[in-house]
Amino acid sequence: MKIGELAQLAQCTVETVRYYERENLLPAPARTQGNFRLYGPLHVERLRFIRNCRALDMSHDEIRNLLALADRTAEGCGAVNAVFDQHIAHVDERIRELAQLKEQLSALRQRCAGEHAVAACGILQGLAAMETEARHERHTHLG
Amino acid sequence: MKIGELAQLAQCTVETVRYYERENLLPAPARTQGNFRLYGPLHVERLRFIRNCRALDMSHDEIRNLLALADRTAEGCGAVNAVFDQHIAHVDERIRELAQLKEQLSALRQRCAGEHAVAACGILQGLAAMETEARHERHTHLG
DNA sequence: GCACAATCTGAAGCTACTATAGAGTCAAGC
DNA sequence: GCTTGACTCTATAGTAGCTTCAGATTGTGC
Repeated sequence: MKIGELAQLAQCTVETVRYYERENLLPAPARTQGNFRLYGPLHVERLRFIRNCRALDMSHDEIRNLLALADRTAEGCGAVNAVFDQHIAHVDERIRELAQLKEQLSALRQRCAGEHAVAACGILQGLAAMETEARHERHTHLG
Repeated sequence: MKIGELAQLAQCTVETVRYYERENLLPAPARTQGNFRLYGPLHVERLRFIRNCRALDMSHDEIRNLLALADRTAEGCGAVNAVFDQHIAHVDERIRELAQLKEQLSALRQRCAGEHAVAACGILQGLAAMETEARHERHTHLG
């Protein structure tokens, strides 16, 4: 099949498919005489795998890692579990961060109930007065 | 004061300060004879405001919006509240997304308890078998 | 033979910075 | 007066994961 059909089967765009090839997530396929990419069922499987990982917000590095581990059929899946556990930890941490953020935002929001002049707006005052703190390092690739 | 001092007062790097100037978040300051940027207390206040907004994960667009609203002192703060509420909605949605993600990940994780061959790994099988779904539109700028 | 869809490559754009190179400025010490 | 070192300047490229675009080719239906 050609790239358009593959993309449709994996629910992504053809640009994304070509991008994954450049990124070495998808192997370069055979070409037709006219230089069109020609894919088979294995490509569909692999691309679906990648898209599913992305739907779980894994990074390309994590996915490349998983794919390499899956290809080394001789070995056990302990390493797979490790990658997975680490990713779950990423998600967990981001959830915690956002929950804390939401508390701060809600607290600020309560400082302005009505419609007064901006000079008196509790939100703006709060934003100006907050204790500026250094940006902490990210322990997750999740935004 | 010069850029280094300003950056320290706002807990960010000098590169970030110059970047904000290019992005029209911070107004271009006066310069010394030697072409060094020269800042006053108003710049400190504004930069702190920006950094606090960023600590709350607001986008530059949201911040530009808030700054413009704060500058129009004649008007009320209804619009400020609107920007703020929308941002809280962003955070809320992202938390919901991640919570759902975590459920999926946990379910997958339970499919592989021990250390077997990768061919039998429930996680990898699950990743291959998941129903590929189209990436839904983002309603939040939060990653 | 011609229109039109699909494909090709390469490059630029997005967000919010960070990092680097190479040049210039300034204050202190000898 | 001269050097050293800290600071600053501009301009450019890199990050992640794509998306968008321009301009050229290929393939298909009539």
